[in-house]
Amino acid sequence: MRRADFQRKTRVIVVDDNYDHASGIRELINLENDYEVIANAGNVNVALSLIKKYQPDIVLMDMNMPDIDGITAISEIEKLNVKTRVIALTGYDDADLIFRAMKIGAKGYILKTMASAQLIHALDEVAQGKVYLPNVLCSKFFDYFQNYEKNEKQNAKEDEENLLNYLTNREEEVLGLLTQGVTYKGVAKKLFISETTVKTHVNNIFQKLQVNDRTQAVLYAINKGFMNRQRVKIAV
Amino acid sequence: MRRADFQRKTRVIVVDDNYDHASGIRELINLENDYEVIANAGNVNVALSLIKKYQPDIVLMDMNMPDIDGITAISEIEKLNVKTRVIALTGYDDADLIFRAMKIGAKGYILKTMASAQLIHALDEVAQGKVYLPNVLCSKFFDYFQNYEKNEKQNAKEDEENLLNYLTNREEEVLGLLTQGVTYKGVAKKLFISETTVKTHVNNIFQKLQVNDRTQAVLYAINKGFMNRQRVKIAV
DNA sequence: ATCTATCTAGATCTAAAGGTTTAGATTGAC
DNA sequence: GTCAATCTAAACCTTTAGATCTAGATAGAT
Repeated sequence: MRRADFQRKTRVIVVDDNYDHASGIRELINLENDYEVIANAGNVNVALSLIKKYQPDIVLMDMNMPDIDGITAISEIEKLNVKTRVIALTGYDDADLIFRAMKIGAKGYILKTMASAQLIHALDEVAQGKVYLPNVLCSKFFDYFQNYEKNEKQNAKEDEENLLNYLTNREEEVLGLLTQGVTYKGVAKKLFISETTVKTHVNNIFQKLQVNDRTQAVLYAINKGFMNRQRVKIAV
Repeated sequence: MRRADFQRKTRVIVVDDNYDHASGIRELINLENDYEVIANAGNVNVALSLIKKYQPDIVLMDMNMPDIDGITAISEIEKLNVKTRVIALTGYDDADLIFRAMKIGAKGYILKTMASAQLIHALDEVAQGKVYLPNVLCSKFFDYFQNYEKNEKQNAKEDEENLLNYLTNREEEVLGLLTQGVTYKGVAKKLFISETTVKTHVNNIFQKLQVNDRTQAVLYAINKGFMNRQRVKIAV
C-alpha cells in the first residue's frame, strides 16, 4: 500500500452489475481532474475484495444488485473498517431504502436519473468528508425519520390506553425502582418507608397495571416507555 | 375547521424570550408578501396557548428559552396535534440539539447567525411541506445520526462483554419466557419439563448473568438486546 | 366540615421464588 | 472409553413476593 500523496487524485470504485452503466460512470468521472476510477466491480463479493485491497476514497454503490442487496453490501463495507466512504446509487427514491442506507453509514445517496453534474457534486462533497443528500431525497429521509421516531414513541405516548397514567407519584417512584431490579427491602431503604408500605404500593401498582407480578409490571413499564418518562421527571 | 384558502398568507408565530430579536424577525417576515406574523410569544406557555388558539402554519421557536427548553416545547406542540410546523432557531450548531429537534418533529433548523434570506428560504420550504436543513447543519445531523445508530447497535452486538453468550440453548429458551413474564409453572408447561428443572435452568441463568432474581435477569436481557436475538432465532 | 385521594404501616397468610446438593441420561469430543 | 457439557429432576430448605384486611395521618376539594 504505497502512498505517494502529492495531490493524489481521489480514488473511486464503481460497483454496478450493469457493465454499460458502470462504464458510463467511469468515463464521466475520469473526465474530472480530481478523480480517477481505479476499478469496476460487477458484484458485491468482487467489490469487497477490491475495497479491502485498494482502500479507495469513495465507492459508488448501485443498490439494485442481483445477488446481495445494497444495504447488506454497505454494512459489509463498514465492517471492513476502512476509510472508504460509500455513495448509494439507485433508480428509485424509496424513502425506506434511503433511510436504511444512511442509517448504516452511507455518506451520500443519488439517483441514476439525476444530472451527471450532481454526481460530481456529490463526489466533491463526500470527498471533503461531508454528507451529500439532494434536497428531494433529504425531505424523503426526514419524513421517514420522523415517522420512524413517532412510531418508536407511540408505545410511550401519554394518552388513552396507558395504564401508567393512573399511578400516583409515589407509585411511579416505586415502579421506577422495580424497573431497576430492586427488592422490597431495597425500595423500603431507598424511600425511607417500611417494607409493608412498599408492598402496599406495589400491590396497588399491580392492580392498576393489571398484572400479577413485578416482572410483568416491569415489562409493562418498559413497553410503555416508562424509562423516558422517568428521565423527564428527573430533569424537572 | 373552515378552510377558505384563497391565497391566504402563511401565518407565523415567533417564540423568543428576547423581545428585540422577536420583533426583528417579525418585521423581517412581514416584509414578505406571502407571510404574516400573527403573534409573538415570550415564553413557552404563552406560545402553547397561542398555537392552540390560532393554529398557525409555522412556528419559529427559539431553542434557548429560560423556563422550558426548546426540545420540550416542540414536543408539547407536537402533542397538540395541530398542523403547525416548527422551525427551530438557535445560536449554536450543536449536533445533539439538531438531532433531537429533528427527531421529535421539527421541520427545519436554522442558526440566528445565518442571513435573513436563509430564514425566508426556510419558511418557503417548510410552508411547502418540505424539511429545511442548511447544508452545514445537515452534515452535523448525519454525523450524529450515524454515530447514534452505531451505538444502538453496539449494545446488541454479539461479542465480548455479553454474558448472554454463555447461555445454552435451553437456557435461552427459558430466559425468553422469563422476559415475557412467565412463571416457573408456566415455563414448565410450555417446555414440557418439570418445575424443578426450570428452577435449575433459571438458577444457572442467574449464575451466568451474575444477577440475583428474574427481574434483574430480564432487565439484563433487554439491555443486551436479547429480544433482537430472539427474533432472529425464531426467523431461522 | 366532610369527603376523597394519597401515603403510611401493621398483622397475617399463601404462594412463588430462589439456593443447594445430588444424580440419571444423552451427546459429542478427544 | 473416558470426559465434559447439557438437560433432566428430585429433595430440602430459606427467603421473597404477593393478597387481604385494617387503619391512622395529611392534604385538597366541594
